[in-house]
Amino acid sequence: MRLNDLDERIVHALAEDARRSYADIGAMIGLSAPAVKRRVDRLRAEGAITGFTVRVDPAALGWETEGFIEIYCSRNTSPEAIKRGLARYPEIASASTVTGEADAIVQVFAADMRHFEQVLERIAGEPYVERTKSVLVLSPLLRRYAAGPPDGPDPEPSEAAAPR
Amino acid sequence: MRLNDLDERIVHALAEDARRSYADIGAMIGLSAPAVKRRVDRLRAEGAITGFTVRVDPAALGWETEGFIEIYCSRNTSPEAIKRGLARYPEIASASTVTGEADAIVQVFAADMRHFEQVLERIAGEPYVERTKSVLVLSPLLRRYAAGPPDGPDPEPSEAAAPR
DNA sequence: TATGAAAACATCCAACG
DNA sequence: CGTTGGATGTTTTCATA
Repeated sequence: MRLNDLDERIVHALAEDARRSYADIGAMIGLSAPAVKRRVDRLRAEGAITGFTVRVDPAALGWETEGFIEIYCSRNTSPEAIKRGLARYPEIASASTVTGEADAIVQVFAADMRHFEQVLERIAGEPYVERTKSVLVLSPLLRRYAAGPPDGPDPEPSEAAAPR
Repeated sequence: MRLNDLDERIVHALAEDARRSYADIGAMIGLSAPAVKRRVDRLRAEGAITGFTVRVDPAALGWETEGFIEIYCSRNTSPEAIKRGLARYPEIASASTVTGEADAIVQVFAADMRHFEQVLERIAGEPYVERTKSVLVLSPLLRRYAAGPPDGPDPEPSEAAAPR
């Protein structure tokens, strides 16, 4: 797979505003709308672009408390098992297995401290979780691209999803 | 500002695919297309939705190495100073000040380990940084919403931004 | 292999009920 | 909030380099 300069500029234009029309993007980079669409289609087929998503202000949606939870798992817990276990939490925005002492780092958005604590306790109670260590976000400094996913649409555990 | 169930479902539908048509979203939640658009417009005006962006596979774009860097700052370093200092790094995808021992957690995407090390060393060399602690991401498990930004358009990956 | 032009189709969106 | 219809965007087809 080869990404040339035009592809990069298309991705860049979409990163700024994913709902821009192909004609607009084409005008920005000197291509016609169909040409842009063909490249976007190719980028999606190749997996370079994995989707389009909305940028939300968690606080405006009532998710005012953000934190990171490090998870320490019992041995022989596969990444897939962790993923399946965590996918049920709508409060989890991202999760990754990592090097170092912890096995995974999970980013959580909760309505408030009480809600955050509930999520933390539920995660800590998962059978494969031995212990956790968490920090709260004081203030977000930078938020740029959305990375990933390989992530199926909508785990949707329902409930607990309507703060405020 | 009040978000009801319909608004949440709209945001959810857009989080899955921000280029879905208003008619499709309307069909999902039992509303007409114009009604959906009016709500999306209102959510944008209120700041709940801050934009639309593309989801990229960093590896496909040549950014194969991801990690988190905890930053321990010298005293009396303001969050604004940290933000200004970090904003110059195109490799930083997100950064937040946090509770606990570290002052900030920074998410970094680099082309490879060598590039990651360079970024780490440059950050560690910032005048306000006393020490750092970093972990590498082994595998991303979940990637959902894009949070934020308050972040001007175009961090401009510029140079250093074309691996492969 | 990649492009632009054009046509058919779908979506958007302001005005109205 | 739903419906309408003109404007706009999308996507396929086709011809060209």
